[in-house]
Amino acid sequence: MSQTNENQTIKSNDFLEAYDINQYDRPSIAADIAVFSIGRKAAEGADYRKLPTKTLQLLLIRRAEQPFEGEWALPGGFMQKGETIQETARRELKEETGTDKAYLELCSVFSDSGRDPRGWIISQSFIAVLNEDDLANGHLEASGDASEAGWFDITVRKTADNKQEQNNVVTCDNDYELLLQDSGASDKNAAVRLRAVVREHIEYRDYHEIVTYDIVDSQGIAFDHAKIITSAFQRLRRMLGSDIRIAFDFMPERFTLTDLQEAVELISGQELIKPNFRRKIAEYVIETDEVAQNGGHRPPKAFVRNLDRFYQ
Amino acid sequence: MSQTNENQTIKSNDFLEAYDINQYDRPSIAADIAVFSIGRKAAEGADYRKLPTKTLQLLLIRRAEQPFEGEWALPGGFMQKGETIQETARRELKEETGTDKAYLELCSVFSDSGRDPRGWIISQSFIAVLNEDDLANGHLEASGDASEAGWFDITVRKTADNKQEQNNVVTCDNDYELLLQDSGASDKNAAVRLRAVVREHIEYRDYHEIVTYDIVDSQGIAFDHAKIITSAFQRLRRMLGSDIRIAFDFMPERFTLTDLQEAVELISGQELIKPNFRRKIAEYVIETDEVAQNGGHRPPKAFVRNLDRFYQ
DNA sequence: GCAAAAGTGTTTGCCTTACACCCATGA
DNA sequence: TCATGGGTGTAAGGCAAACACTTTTGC
Repeated sequence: MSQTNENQTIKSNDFLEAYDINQYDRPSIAADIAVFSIGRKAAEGADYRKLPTKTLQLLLIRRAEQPFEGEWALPGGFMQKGETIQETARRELKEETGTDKAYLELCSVFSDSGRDPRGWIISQSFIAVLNEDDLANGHLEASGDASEAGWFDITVRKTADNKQEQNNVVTCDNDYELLLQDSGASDKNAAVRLRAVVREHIEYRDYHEIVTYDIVDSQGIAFDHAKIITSAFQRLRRMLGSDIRIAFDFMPERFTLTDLQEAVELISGQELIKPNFRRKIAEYVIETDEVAQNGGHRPPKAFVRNLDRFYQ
Repeated sequence: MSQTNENQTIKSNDFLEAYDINQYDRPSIAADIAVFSIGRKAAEGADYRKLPTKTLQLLLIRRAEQPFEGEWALPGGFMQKGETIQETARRELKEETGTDKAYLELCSVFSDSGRDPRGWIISQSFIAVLNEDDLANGHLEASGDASEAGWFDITVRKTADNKQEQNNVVTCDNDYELLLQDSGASDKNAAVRLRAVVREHIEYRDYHEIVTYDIVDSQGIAFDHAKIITSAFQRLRRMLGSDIRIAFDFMPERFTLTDLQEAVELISGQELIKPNFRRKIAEYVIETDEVAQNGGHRPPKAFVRNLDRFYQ
């Protein structure tokens, strides 16, 4: 486990002894949720004309207990008997964000032995998406074994790209740098800044593809969560590529087309041309009479979803 | 649990008493694998010119033990300590098909309480794809609690389609009929024929989508596997829609473009126009000099994968 | 007036679609 | 010869990319 901090492991030995869940050869199941949303930041220059800058945000919880005390982790918790894993995820999401109105979908499973020093614990990872209404109606709550909750600006960048062919076996190693920057910090310098490098290993052997992820480096992020976060982000990006409708989950009931476009741009990581974007999403939206007032420029119209077209 | 057979439950009471895994509030984890491949069937008329008809096949195992003794189930088994769930799936796949060279990917998770009468058992479902070479090198093996293994022709058809809107909540109920027909049976009338109806429930509430599956009817299919099979098939179809490369996992090292096209048609359920299909996949294949001899018509060229283009 | 953002129109070119046609083979 | 599948070309239409342009606002 490359992400295990040595000091941490020694410090928490007492704790671990009391935590032997391995005697019955059955794992505990946790749901860990990558909660995404979009945050607005007033620009520094504060030109009255300019719109706030936006960022893609991820919710993290500061751990109040061993192991990884003081480090940041995905919100989540253990599955209880009588509920489905989806219900676990929804319960934890509600506990930690105050809302049960988010988009929520299973993402992946992490079951490496040794991924959790407490014992045999399997993580079912989920992707959740909150919009502004969800955020406003709920409120962040640090409950259970968490001491603090906060939104972090998230960026994922491919830093290396290695492709090899040998005996008809193609191997690709892609490194992704994950950066998480405390979003609410008023003082830029004091802001918490987490960094990890996750390696995606693709092997194409006997004409079938096998993909695995490994943590190369992880700073201040608990467990193997750097891996979980990176794979969740990759998946969100891929989802957006094959179906633009996931972008609407970031939007409240009424939204402007510029907001929607910025959401797509933040997730996909590439700028779009406005008229083209508007033609693409035209079928999914209905114009309203309402206009927003947001600065020294022409006020944008508010749009709502065209529910008829969301399902064929 | 609509799919639980009453007689079964009563018959297996003794068995269940010895199987109380619930005393420690930790679930058992199983990997259940939907193994797909393509089968050839000599046409009945046996015109020397005609190519064999092909079908999409799913591997099922006849259960030798309670519960659901005699019914058909997905190949799979329990996760053991020290392995990842992916390793469990690969191990079970190898045990039951004789090959470890298949495409294998996590599909979903089924964790309804009551889904397994033996107790709290969570199923991680996988999709596997075998090609002809994989099939030829391995061989079906009924091991462990299975008495018999067999390929079933699979068809999934939408039989109902219900969309409602009320107070800004859109609800869609889609019924899918799952048909599984014994593929190896020489006598058409004696062939095992399994049928199930699975309802997909989509709810769009508070501007976020929630999808659930329920079994309406299930004949001869063990546990909630009708649900798992249907969702795996749907996912395979969706995967193909967003990335044609999954079709290549059904192909051996050398294949004809007609074989590839038929694979795509079988999964997607719609016919394609040959020249258009060939242009679409042109970048992924390399022509060889080799030609196949397969009947009273122009012999087709063999193609191999263009590994350079499989990864960008 | 001016800068910022809202919003629309047009051209270009590519990619998909549909169809038509020729080729090669074995009995 | 002929039915069957193998294989190619081409015209039409639609969609997406790129760009240019007008509109509306607050200070």
